[in-house]
Amino acid sequence: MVTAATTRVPQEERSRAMRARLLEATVELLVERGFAGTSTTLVSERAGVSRGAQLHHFPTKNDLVVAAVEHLTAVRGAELEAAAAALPSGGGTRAVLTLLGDHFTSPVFTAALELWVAARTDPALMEAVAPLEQKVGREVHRLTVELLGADESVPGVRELVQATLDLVRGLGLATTITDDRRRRERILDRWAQVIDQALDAAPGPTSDATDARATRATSAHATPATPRETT
Amino acid sequence: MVTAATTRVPQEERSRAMRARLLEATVELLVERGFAGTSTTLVSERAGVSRGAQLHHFPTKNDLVVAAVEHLTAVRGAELEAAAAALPSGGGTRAVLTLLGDHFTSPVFTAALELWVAARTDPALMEAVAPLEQKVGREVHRLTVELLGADESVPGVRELVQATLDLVRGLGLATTITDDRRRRERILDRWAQVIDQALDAAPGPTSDATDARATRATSAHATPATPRETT
DNA sequence: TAACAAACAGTCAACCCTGTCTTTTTGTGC
DNA sequence: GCACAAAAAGACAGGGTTGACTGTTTGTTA
Repeated sequence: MVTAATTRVPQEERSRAMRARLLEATVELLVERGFAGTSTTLVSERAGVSRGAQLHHFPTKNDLVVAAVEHLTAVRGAELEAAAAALPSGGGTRAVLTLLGDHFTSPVFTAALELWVAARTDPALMEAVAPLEQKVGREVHRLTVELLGADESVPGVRELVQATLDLVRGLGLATTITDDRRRRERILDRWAQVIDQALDAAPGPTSDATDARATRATSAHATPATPRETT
Repeated sequence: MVTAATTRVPQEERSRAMRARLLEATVELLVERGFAGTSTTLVSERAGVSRGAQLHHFPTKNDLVVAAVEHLTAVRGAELEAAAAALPSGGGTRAVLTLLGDHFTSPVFTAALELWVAARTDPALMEAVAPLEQKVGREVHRLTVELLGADESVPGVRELVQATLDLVRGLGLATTITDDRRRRERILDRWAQVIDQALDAAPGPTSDATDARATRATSAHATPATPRETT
């Protein structure tokens, strides 16, 4: 309407740094102070951005938070991909669980948790959170299946993967209250046993797993049988 | 100090109803509006109590919330006990998981979730939440072991029970975002299989389970083998 | 260099929330 | 019936948050 086809992107490029700083500060404050404690005033102070500039980029708090949700989604995806890439090839089931456990106890998870809980009673926020969370959920699921070399065509395997993800979600939630790392490790040790046992119990044809990092057979063998003292 | 040994409990008995109304209103608002949305003003309005009366009983918001935490802990315990008592004797593993699943998706869980997340960044609140949450956690654990008829002296059994509780915690958290009951049911179906298989795999002497509602043997047999279409 | 628009800066008013204070009512003991 | 204390009621001030508003700088285009 008002802006003709004149200047569009040149200097706006520079201001992206400011937006990024604001979003980073928002996520940091979500972790440190929680959603309720993340006031726009604090965000602008933390980011070193004037209040006016902040309101120029994000006119309302909801705009800021929604952008932070998108930012956080991207960060979570990137961190997961990076962690997966750094996984020792065929590291076995336990290594995958460690990866998941680490992610679901990391600061980004904590920030996401704050957003989930806040979104529950904030329709505008929920509108932004729900679809992105589903997207991340699908990504994590896909990644887990791939890393485990699981065959979802086998009945029950899909549910087992879902259960694994819900388990680490629960562990992540528990960690925000009392951070008991040893407890987590023992549980994941045990769970790795269960998964290996269950996945190998009814194995479908694993030969057509094209790009799977590790097939069932190799990962099962590669698992060092350490968990004896788990009691 | 000030109050001599004159009148103590007589009329204070009457005011307990008011305290109860305030705590009930607090829990309701935690579910409906979240922790941040639970202002003391709203609580007094919801409870039909004047602001002055409220501040007479709970001088500060923290006092009110801490009392609500204790109230909620009692309610959770009572609900769990009631549900356990209503369980058909020897209902099997799946029935126990249903019980847990229902509890961890109930309003009391939602209210507790709000308190957990708020307590993470609120030391005063954490001081009240942490010990009570541990208490409830131990109770739930004990109850689950008893209902499953599990023998924790067997290596790995304890971790499996803990994993079960963390799983339902994760399912409860997921439910607050998207309430997908069928997904939950399928996952719990599968989990019941896993538990039965794992618990029976290394069975210790189950004969000395004195008051266990159902021993391993019976519950394993009582499980109707329905889950075929779980994919 | 002049003009124009976007980016940036900072102040201000309206709002809500908490907790203190004073006043009124209710119940209990003498 | 009276005195006293607890309970209940409501007004009020202080602090903080949000978003609107006006002014200033910077960069791009003609």
